Amino acid sequence: MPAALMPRTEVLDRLTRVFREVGYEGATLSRLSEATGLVKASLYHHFPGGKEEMAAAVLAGANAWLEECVLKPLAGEGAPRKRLDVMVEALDAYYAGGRDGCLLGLLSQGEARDIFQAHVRTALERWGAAIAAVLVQSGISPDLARDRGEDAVIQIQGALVVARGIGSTGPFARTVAELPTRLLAPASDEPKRRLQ
Amino acid sequence: MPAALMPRTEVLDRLTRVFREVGYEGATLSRLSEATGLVKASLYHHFPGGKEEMAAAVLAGANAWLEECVLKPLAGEGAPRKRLDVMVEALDAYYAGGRDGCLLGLLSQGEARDIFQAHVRTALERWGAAIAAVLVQSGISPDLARDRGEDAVIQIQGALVVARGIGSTGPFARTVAELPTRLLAPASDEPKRRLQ
DNA sequence: GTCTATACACCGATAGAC
DNA sequence: GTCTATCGGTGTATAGAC
Repeated sequence: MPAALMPRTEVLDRLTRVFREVGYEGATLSRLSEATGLVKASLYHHFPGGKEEMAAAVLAGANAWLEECVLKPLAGEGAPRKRLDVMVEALDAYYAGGRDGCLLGLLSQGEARDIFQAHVRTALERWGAAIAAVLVQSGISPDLARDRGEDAVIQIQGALVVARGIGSTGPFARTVAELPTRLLAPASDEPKRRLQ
Repeated sequence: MPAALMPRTEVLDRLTRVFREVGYEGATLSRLSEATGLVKASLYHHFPGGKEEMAAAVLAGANAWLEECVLKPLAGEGAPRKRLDVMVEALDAYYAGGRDGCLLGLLSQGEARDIFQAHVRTALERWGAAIAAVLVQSGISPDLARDRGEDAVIQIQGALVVARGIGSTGPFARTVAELPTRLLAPASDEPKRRLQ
């Protein structure tokens, strides 16, 4: 069969840029068409399921990135601190220092929430669990590690929101820079908060 | 002049619920109409500027809440810990334990971002600064207090995102419960990270 | 102050030629 | 595989009666 004028990976890249910039509802077919250089009918040729299938493909790409550039390094060989540093570097690149949005965060809002929640949830939970596993290997108790893994994901998502909200990359840059040290800090002796 | 069938505060309340649930782009006039019981033309009578003016009014209401229930208590009289606890209680109520969204976060995304960024930015910054002021009064250095105030806002926003993303209030509940203790913790002796 | 009725742009989506 | 042309629906917004 004849080659497409643009490789599928390139199409997906351009679609991804749109979804990360304006979210699911903001990613209109007009914008997706303009970004790819393909008219709407051509987009439907590649993605018969329309916008929802495009978003699903883009989300799959994000999951692949998470797997390859975050989860795999976290489960790797080096010292815990080193592995967290690798994640931080990957985050800084992927989010362009806080300028680019997170698909997981964007797709958990509005209309997209109902469609993709299962995928988003799985990704967020695996991310937190992978961080927790590193912390356990550094001698932190499983319970505390679990909380801190969740904290890390929360802080990354929050930093992206605040960075966008105040129009500065500062909060994101500081958050990820401090992340490894915070995660590996010795447990405090504060009285255990236990809610139930 | 004759009284409206529904007080303006009630109309604003119902509009607010919609914006907090589905964000700016998701808050269509049809939904706003249904939520208020007013047809579109009636909404335009109250808000000649249309959807943008409704969102602005709703955002003003959120700012009033922030002022009254967060900034004012933070600037109040009691012990630092006590004031932070008051804020946490207000947050838990306002966000319904993590089930309801944050207008500041929602309005810093998509199309709304361009319209409201100045307001959102001011609110986020004042919030962080108010927390920092409390920390300074508890003996924390101004630089560290500033960072921790920003951290607090980041963690609240991130907890709301993750709570929605994984469909559980747990992350939000834990985050706000731990917030005062974290904020007031003594400074660590970690080497100072200074980026430039 | 609320309504009915409507204008017009843009949405996601499809048919069918090349 | 890409295009032109178009569909039905819904978006925001407005005119004008009551």
